[in-house]
Amino acid sequence: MTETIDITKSNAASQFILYWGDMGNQWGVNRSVAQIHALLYLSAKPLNAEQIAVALGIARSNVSNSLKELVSWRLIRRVPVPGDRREHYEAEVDVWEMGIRIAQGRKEREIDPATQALRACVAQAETESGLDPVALQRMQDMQDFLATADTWFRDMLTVPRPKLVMLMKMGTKVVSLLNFTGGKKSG
Amino acid sequence: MTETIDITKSNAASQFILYWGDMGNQWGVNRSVAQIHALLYLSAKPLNAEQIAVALGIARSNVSNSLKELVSWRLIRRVPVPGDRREHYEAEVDVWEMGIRIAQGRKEREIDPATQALRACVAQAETESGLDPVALQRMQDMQDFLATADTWFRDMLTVPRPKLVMLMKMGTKVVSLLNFTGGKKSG
DNA sequence: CTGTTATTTCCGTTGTAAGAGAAATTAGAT
DNA sequence: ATCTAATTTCTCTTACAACGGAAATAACAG
Repeated sequence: MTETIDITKSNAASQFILYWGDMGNQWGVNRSVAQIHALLYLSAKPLNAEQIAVALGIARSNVSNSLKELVSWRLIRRVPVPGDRREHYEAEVDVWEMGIRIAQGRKEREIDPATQALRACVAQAETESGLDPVALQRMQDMQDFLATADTWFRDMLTVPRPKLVMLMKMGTKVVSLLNFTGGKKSG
Repeated sequence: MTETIDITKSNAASQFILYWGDMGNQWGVNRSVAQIHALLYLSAKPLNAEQIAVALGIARSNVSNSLKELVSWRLIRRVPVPGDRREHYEAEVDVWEMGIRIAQGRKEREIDPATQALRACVAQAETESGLDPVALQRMQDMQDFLATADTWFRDMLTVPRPKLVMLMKMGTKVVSLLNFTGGKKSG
């Protein structure tokens, strides 16, 4: 049996897992899910469900469900370990990739349904005579905004990671550069 | 008494409020808060707590607390109505401003505490000898990422709204332009 | 100062989601 | 094919957050 360093033995690591779990709570993902994610993120090698359950002291079934959710967010993936029948899991360790996947997951779960619902509302509103024109206008504004944000987000996903990183690190520089280039292109 | 058009009489409007409330649920804000926000967003004129309670059929105390939360998010504001003793509230109606405030609120509530907690963890981890170096590295990566994201976000907040809108509407164009301008930057 | 109305705080009830453990199902070995 | 081990599904309990209503406080008019 291979000797894995048990990271839950470390204070810092268990603190990290605790905090992460707590934070996950705020984020709408439940504690177990966030804790498992933290554990896998810190782990140097893939872990199986049993190991996770033991390490975190949570029920095996809970681990099963949580893993499924993490996979659906694409924050972890199954990896086959040769000579072992059990499923093993490892986390996405590239933090940028991770950030993007969380953003993507949240958008799919939170923004997209809203956009769709709103479309129906506006359609309905346009046929109605009784509705205050101000209200109609506001709904349309909202719809436009969501559409723009959606397009922007899709666009950003197509940008290769290194460029995205560069872009973010530039911060406001981007704006001033574009001012120059796009705005008053006086050589 | 001034005649307000009762928007809750409209199907589209009440649908909107319903959806919005439901969506708020997904977002971690409770239904009442989201519904009140939707109502105020559609309303052409400021409403007082009583009107809101009646329109949505929720308890007066609930309205009070929800309004407080919405104010803390800066999604609505108190407005004095001359000749009326009651507090009135109106929503921020600029969708971009609204989007920014929500993003800001979530960052403050979700990201910032995490960043802080993480700092403590890493500090602890660096003093520890027992910790797997891989784990330490991962914590540091995470910290770097959060720091970068934080700086980027602050930067974006300083950008004047119209420019921000322009920037988003450009989408990937930004990247290609910068490839040209920034990529070959010497010095 | 007192009565009245608006607002907030407190507390009890209810609804919803997390998590544990048992039971059932699936996959793999011999 | 049968036995064993891993995983998932199901159900029950528990914990927490939302909400309503009552009580308390604050703001204002006369």
